[in-house]
Amino acid sequence: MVSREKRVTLQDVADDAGVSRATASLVVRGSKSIKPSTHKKVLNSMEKLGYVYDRVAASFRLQRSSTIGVIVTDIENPFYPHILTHIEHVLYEQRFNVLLGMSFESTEKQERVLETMLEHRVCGIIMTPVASTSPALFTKLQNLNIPTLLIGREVDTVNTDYVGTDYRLGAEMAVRHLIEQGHRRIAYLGGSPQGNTSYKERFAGYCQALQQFGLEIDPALIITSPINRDGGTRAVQEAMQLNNPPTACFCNNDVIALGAMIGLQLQGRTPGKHMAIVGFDNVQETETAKPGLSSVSVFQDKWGSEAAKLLLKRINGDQSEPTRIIIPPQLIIRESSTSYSGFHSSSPL
Amino acid sequence: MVSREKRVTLQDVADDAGVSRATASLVVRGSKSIKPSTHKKVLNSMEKLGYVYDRVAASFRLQRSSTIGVIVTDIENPFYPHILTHIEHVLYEQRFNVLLGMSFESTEKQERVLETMLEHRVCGIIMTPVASTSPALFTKLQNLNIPTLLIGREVDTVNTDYVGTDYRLGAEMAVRHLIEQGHRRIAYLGGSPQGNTSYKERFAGYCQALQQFGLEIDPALIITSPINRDGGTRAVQEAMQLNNPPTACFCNNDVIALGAMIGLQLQGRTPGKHMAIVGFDNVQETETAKPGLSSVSVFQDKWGSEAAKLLLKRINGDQSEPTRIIIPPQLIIRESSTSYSGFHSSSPL
DNA sequence: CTGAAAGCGCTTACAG
DNA sequence: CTGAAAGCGCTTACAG
Repeated sequence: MVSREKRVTLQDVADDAGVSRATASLVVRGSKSIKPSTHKKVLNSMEKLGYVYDRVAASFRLQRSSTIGVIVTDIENPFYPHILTHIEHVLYEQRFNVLLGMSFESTEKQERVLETMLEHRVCGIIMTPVASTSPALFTKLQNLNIPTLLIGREVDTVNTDYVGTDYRLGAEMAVRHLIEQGHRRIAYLGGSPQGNTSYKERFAGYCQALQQFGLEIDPALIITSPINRDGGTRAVQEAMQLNNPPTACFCNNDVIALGAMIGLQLQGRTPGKHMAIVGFDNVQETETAKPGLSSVSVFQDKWGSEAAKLLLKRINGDQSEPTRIIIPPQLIIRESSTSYSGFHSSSPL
Repeated sequence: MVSREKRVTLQDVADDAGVSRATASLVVRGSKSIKPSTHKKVLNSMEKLGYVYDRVAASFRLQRSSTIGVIVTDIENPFYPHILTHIEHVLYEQRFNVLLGMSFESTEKQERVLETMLEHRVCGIIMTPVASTSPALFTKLQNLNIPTLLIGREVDTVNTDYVGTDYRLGAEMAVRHLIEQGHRRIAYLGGSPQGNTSYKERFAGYCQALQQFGLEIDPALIITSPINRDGGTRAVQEAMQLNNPPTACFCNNDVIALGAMIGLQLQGRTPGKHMAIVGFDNVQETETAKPGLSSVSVFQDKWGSEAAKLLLKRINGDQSEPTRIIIPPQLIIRESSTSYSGFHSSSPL
């Protein structure tokens, strides 16, 4: 029924323009060693025949595609779309395309997604590795000579390009802020330590701040969870059921914090007032949240553009030592951490 | 410096296993017309040599890739990540990959992104067309025989598969709700009517609700803007500067509504209390917003999975008439539309 | 069940 | 500045 017309090839264009295929190829890719009159002739034929460049054939010939694989753990965490936008802005200029992968924090899924990307001959990869990612994955990438850049999380013993922030400092600032607000029992909500450097660094910052003020680290206050809203909701509920519950929560990131706010409300508590909260990432939603969510800004927009720029350098042959780009964090204070008034008369303040 | 090893090919695997390339190819793709012992031999060799299937070569040979192009207007609108997750869940099973494009509401960018996708020989496209998308784009896709599915917005005169909601009904429910709350001056904030069917349908619903209650449609209350937070912020500020400002806003979508909340706060107004607000899409953020944002749920998760399933059917040769999948909307009432108390003494209620 | 051969549409040295 | 030729790694009829 449908007319499945044969695709117009460079040969067709060359024939129509009365030149060789090689010449047509040069015109397509904008070589300037072509006579202007020939150039114009070819362009006309392309237009006339409706030629569409066959990037698959070109990739095949060149043994590398013009795609970059980007693997995120959870695109519904607003942290990532923001990064993606900025990655895209940079790649778009160089006519690279994004092959999008989602790992959903599963090592198994991550491996399969990565494998598919290799099959597609992506010429570079930007990824946030899931917790407990095997270093072996990266030897494979190295053997295949595919530049890889990690974003936001590193993998122990793997030495690649990396863009992130000083998580330890960010967490320390956040927790110190809570201590200065009078809090003594401060929980660490969400995430889990297994093989996730960004968790470990944040946790170190959390401990450091407590220790600076001579506060003890209570293991009961370290509550792990999946890194999504639900995880935050359940983590805060768990925290409230403790015999000696915290008065403040430092959350692994904003998604956890926003989930925790919901959890508090479900228990009839008012976030901020009955429980101080600080998040991490400073996603846009912090501003419209109820109450405004204090958070640690990590400037993800810069992560995206820096990551893309660095990866492009690698793709273009830069073989220098792996680079670590660390964007300094900044604490943004909003109502969620400054409006505490305790619950009932049990306020420890 | 770096050892750029030659990639292992199917020929290498075949040689190692002592079979022909054709046989190896059949094994790779899981044909069951191969003797189990041969199958195992080939698998062993693949493993041993570290073979990576060359999808580019295969795509080239087959004259179609295993990628699907997904073009969104703005991935930072949380509406889209949610859809993407569900598209991915379906495609992942069939080993299709997502080539991600972003149009940022620019026809020019959309055209270039689309062109690149054709160059990549995507075997299908799911997209939200930007406003004023030229129907000509789709004749090209049709000629190249690439199944295309529109999501959330249609293009006049273009007859393709479509997944969306009943925008008119959703808007009508939302505006009627505002009227029932006592509002008489209700603005329509954000978006713009040019060539955007989802806007037009929502606007029709808005008008319909007003007319049902015998209320006049005041052009001054129709305030257009770019579809992002900033747009919402500016739109609501514009609304408040009117001689006879609205007491309620129906917003084109949640991103506009959330931006409007910020705009109100910047002017010292409390969203909900000084201005009733209803959004559209019911993104997760509506729940943690201050106040909770009333919105029209459109069940985007279903959009994603339905879209992907339908597209896959087309890719597999289904030539039946274009399908329109319309998921009924549902009004979700929260505090932002039920806590109005007017501003100063000028309350018209 | 397996092998030999053709060919997908490009790009790139290499001649001229 | 342009042309003729080789070849990238697969898959698919076609033989056997």
